Amino acid sequence: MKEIPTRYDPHSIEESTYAMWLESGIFHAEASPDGSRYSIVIPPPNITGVLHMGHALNNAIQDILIRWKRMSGFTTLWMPGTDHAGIATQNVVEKDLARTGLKRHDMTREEFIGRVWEWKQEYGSTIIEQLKRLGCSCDWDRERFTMDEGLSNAVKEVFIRLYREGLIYKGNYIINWCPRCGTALSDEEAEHRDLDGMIYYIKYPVKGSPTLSRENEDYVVIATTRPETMLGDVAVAVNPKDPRYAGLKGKTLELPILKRELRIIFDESVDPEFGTGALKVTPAHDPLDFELGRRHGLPSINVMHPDGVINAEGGDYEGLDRFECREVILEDLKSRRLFVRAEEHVHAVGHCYRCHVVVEPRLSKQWFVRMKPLAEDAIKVVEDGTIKFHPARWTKVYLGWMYNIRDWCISRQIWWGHRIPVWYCVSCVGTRDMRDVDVSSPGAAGIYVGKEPPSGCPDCGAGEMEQDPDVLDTWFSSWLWPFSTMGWPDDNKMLDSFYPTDALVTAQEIIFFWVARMIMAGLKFAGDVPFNDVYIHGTVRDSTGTKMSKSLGNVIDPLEIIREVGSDALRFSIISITSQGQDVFLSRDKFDVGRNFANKIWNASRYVMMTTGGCSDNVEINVSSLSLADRWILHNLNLVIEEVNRCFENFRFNDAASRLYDFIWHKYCDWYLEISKLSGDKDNTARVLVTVLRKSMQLLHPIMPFITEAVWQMAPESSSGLISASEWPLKREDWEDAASAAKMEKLIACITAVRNIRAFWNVLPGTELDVFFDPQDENDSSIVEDNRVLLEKLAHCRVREIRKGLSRPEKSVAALLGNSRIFVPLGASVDVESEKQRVRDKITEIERYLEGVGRKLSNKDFLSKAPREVVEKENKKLAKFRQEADTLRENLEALV
RNA sequence: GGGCGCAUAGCUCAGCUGGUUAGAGCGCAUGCCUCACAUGCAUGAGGUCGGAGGUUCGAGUCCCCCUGCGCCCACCA
Repeated sequence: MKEIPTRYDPHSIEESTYAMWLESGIFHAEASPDGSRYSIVIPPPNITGVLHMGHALNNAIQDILIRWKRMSGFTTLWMPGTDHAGIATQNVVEKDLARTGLKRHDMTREEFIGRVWEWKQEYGSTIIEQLKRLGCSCDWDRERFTMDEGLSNAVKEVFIRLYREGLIYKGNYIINWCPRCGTALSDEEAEHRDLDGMIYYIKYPVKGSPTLSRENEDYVVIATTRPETMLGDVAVAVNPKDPRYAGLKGKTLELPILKRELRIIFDESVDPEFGTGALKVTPAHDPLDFELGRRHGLPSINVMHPDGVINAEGGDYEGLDRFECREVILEDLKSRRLFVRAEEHVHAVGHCYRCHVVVEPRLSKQWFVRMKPLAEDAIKVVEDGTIKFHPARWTKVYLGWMYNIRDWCISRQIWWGHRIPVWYCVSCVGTRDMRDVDVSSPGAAGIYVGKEPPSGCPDCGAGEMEQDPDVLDTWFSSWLWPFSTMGWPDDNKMLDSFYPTDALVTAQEIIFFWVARMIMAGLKFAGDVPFNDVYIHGTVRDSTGTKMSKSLGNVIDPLEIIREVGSDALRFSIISITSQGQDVFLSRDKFDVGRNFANKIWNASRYVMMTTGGCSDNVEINVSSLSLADRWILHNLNLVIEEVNRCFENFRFNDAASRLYDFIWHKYCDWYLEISKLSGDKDNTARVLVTVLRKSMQLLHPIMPFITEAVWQMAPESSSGLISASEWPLKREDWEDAASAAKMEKLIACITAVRNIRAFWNVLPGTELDVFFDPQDENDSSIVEDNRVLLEKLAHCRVREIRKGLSRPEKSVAALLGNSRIFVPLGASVDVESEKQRVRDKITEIERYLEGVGRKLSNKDFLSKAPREVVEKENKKLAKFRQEADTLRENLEALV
């Protein structure tokens, strides 16, 4: 027998257990195209990240699936990794540099990238190490990073293929621009938040009008939320049907301050109801205005530098920050009496999802992916059920986005990332501003697209080629993750074995960023869907419902929780409070459940090992010689095995957790363990104790891997292997024994009834009660007779007589067990008067039920339409209530 | 402006295809340091399921409307 510590110490156990797993190599999956296999890919956390509760939940779920499938005999692959998080990482490293007084542009691009790699080397695997603390059984031999050679190669391959197919293009459009990060963002990366802003009404004078006296004759009032963009105004648009502005035909306006002449354009898209019905048109700073400008042949005037500071187009305002400029312009307008009024106005404003600065719509040349053609198949596979979302409601969200998909801006004006594999010939394109090169015109010369730098210009033969300075959106590598991590396009051995993967487990906020795009890329490049099931779990929020985030300071650090209660307790707790895709409201005390449960398991296991000497569970149990309690617990074990399997299959992890909790704690520990102490057949009892414990540990292992492994290792024959590599328990026909289980339930009810009487009548704890049992039939009679000792010990009583129809003893109270009755004489120890009312109340309550059931049973429709078993149940219920009420009345009489 | 989710014991939440006296954890009450566990044991008191209507023999569970909270999407300046 091994020495088992009295106190459960999660830390040392978890640490040594994980080391043992790593050493055993069970997490590693060899590629083999044959046999049943199960694979999932981790949603790669980014290298700047630290483990938060969302990760903990996400990875706990994945680990459950993988461990369950591994034990079920599948070859399992769980491929871990990280993504390079272009903008986020660059921001972090720049901040780091700033501490030494350096800026990114103080060094060369190569030097800076070198710094980022250094940073990655040092800090980039923090989160990976934390996943190990959580117990994740990833195949660490196959860890991937989006900037690895293989993945980078896949990125280039995909870019080139899409470019050649015309699905990637470069164009001049309004994109979301983050002035702080200095880069374009995709639509998804601009988070829209409602802000309480202002809308300003401003007079634009009609050119040539001497005064500002008459509205719509001498001046027009426009409404805007961003007055600073008026510096880029080139027109004012009104609806052609708007009578207020009909008289303005043929006239022009004068832009205040800058005195620029503005055309008045008439366009159906202008809503006469909004503001004044007159819209200032700023094609370089607003997507709608950009379209208007195109339709009406207007120029675009960009008035801002990339960092949001007004440029030379802004005249006197040059050098002002955009928001500063807004205030100054408003002041100037007021002093010129051109300011009409300001109103409070709530509107959605885009924010950079990395730095939360207000995004500026900005006209610029960027690379885009044409998404419509890619979306077609991605729509089909979800509509036809090849890919299923769990819960199903996300299907609609996904499809809605797919139907209205817009082109994806993939170029970023940063340094850290996959550089766009396009080179330009300096002499052919005639500029050194490579970002500005127009590649869209057919047959444009001096453009080379390929994986490696060209030796010279393919068109003019000259040597000087310069690469496009931009890098690709990080998601342009993430969307390839399921197959790029498996060697695509060069080595397809892994793909053959493990692609498509089976399940993707992720959070709701990442459906568009990642899930949808992976489906498109998988179909386009790997020839199949990347996974079949998408399980969307809830968002982890704090107890007030706010999303947990570091900046809000409302996080509960999973690592701290692990330090306090252990990883198993963390996992069990968070799993058991997360029902199917519902958001999780977390508070510290939630983790007590897991901590207490782990403690309970530890102590029960310790006890079992101590009393059984860790007897072998390899010895077959001879079912025919088992006691009632043995049969009952084995029968229940069968039930749990079935249910846990069903729960895991349907992504109902919380149900599995609570089912196991109930079985282990309330059935095994509370009843079976206690009964085992009274057993006369030590051999059989020991076998059942150990068997049920070990099977329970196996069932629980996917949720609480560490403690279950530790318990498994307590047994002397643990040399047979790891629980992680053990065979998943199956239901056993020879353990099926519903009849015995029902008998045991009756005995339990009997014990509970006597205990209840003791507590209800305030019998002193030391008092041994006398029990008289009036059984309804042979069956009940034998249950009590055969298990007399259990009843006496567990209810602290003495069974005096078992006889059908025995007469009620003097001064006794009764309890019911179906139609059997238990009498307990209480003698003088009962305070009769004070208990009468309680009995009367109980009778009233039961009579109310009786009334309801009676009404139901006299309803003809019910009798004719309800299924027979339901009617039978109701009849039984009626009989039971009647009996109970009668017995209570008897009790009451006895009291009187 | 669309779409979605949630409102069930004091608190936090389960409740799958409508059918036993609606469950759990925490908290609370009473009694126990019983030789695995006080991170424990035993017993118990608490909800008629946000509001109105409908379908049905029967609804927390399906349909409609209303109220409150939350989230997502959307180029109304």
